[in-house]
Amino acid sequence: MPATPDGEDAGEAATKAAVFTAAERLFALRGFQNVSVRDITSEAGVNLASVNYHFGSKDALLFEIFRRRTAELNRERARMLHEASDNHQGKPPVRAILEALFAPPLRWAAPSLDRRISVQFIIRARSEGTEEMRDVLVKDVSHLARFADALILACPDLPRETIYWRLHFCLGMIHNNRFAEFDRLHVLSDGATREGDIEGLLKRMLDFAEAGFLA
Amino acid sequence: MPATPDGEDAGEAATKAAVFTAAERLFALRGFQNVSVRDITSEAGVNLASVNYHFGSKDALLFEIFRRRTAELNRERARMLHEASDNHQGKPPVRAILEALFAPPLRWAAPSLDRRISVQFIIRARSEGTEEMRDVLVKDVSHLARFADALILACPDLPRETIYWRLHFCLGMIHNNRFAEFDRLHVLSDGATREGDIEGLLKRMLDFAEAGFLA
DNA sequence: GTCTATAGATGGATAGAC
DNA sequence: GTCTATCCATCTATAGAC
Repeated sequence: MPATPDGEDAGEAATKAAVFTAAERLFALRGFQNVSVRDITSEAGVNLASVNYHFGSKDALLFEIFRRRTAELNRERARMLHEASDNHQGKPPVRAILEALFAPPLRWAAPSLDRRISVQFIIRARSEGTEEMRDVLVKDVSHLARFADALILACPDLPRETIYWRLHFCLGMIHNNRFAEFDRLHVLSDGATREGDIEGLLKRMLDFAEAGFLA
Repeated sequence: MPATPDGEDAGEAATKAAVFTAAERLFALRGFQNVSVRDITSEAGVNLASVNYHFGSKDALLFEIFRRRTAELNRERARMLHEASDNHQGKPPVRAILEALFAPPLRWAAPSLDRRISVQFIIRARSEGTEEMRDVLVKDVSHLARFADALILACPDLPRETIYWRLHFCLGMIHNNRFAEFDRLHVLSDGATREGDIEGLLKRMLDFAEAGFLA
């Protein structure tokens, strides 16, 4: 097969990509421990040995998906935060900062996008991830630190401790956007809450969190 | 052995209780799928067959822990909501309603209490539970409905849909109080956030959520 | 009721043919 | 690189002795 610019031939790249996509999808829908290597290779239409050949192990595959998706998410958030900073002379207001935090995962979760699978995967990683993933989540907070710094600048009258706690509350709002929780809310509200209206939900979250931050 | 009032002898009750406690603890700390029946019986100091003899299966044991703890939590929340209702002529303000929702799981999470294990167990059940547990979580919302009704009464100017979404946001704040998330926040704030001050945290959560609700 | 031994099933990983 | 066959560890559940 012809070599691609990155040195892998197209066949290899296609197989690896198929495994990656199938694994992310199954992990996001069923949970990490409820998906076997056999499930993944079967869904991807490749042979059983592919996971170990291309990724080394099931856990390494999990970790690679985790690293790629969180990097993409953090990049988009950083981009929006930077843009907000540019638009407000380096001192964006609370709402603009929170929008940079909320919008990327929410917009990815739009019903028509494949990306919604990635969001569910990331949320699951927070509670079901391997030791290695949890280690990264707990210790690699440099990305969040930029948001905390921006919020401190935007709320000069609030103690730093308060800012951190409120940021924690905002993250909780995001992490609760799992399929099962939307379903529960749908039952509770007797259908009044429509998960599909992403921009409406973003506005609701921003209204709530902004008010909480300025309390 | 002498029979106890409930018809079980003391030895049986003690073994069953030891299994229950050990299982809850291990599940809460390591996650449901990362704990084997062998781990549980070993920790409890009983023989391997005890789980199946006393509970039927590993999943049934999980479910029994889940049912007992959620029932206790919901009972305490209902009690506080009822009390708030009595204190405000049947129409408690938002803050009192939210306190009935927040305080029970938070106070149980106090560092010195064994109950903090129960709270972590319940939070884990939301994302890692079995099909049966997820079914209960999604469909049995009668307890939450009472909170929604109280909030609707307390906020006559807000559309019902808005109330439900904001209740969803509040639940997200609670569910994010996992050990790993507290650790992450601790790293991010460089030690400024002290998880141990439960009453302080409760006040912070109420300040944030109340402001969000009245926005 | 308690315990040991084991059945029975499944999963991750790999050797070796092609 | 791909694939099949298989190894080996681990797990839940249970049979049967005491």
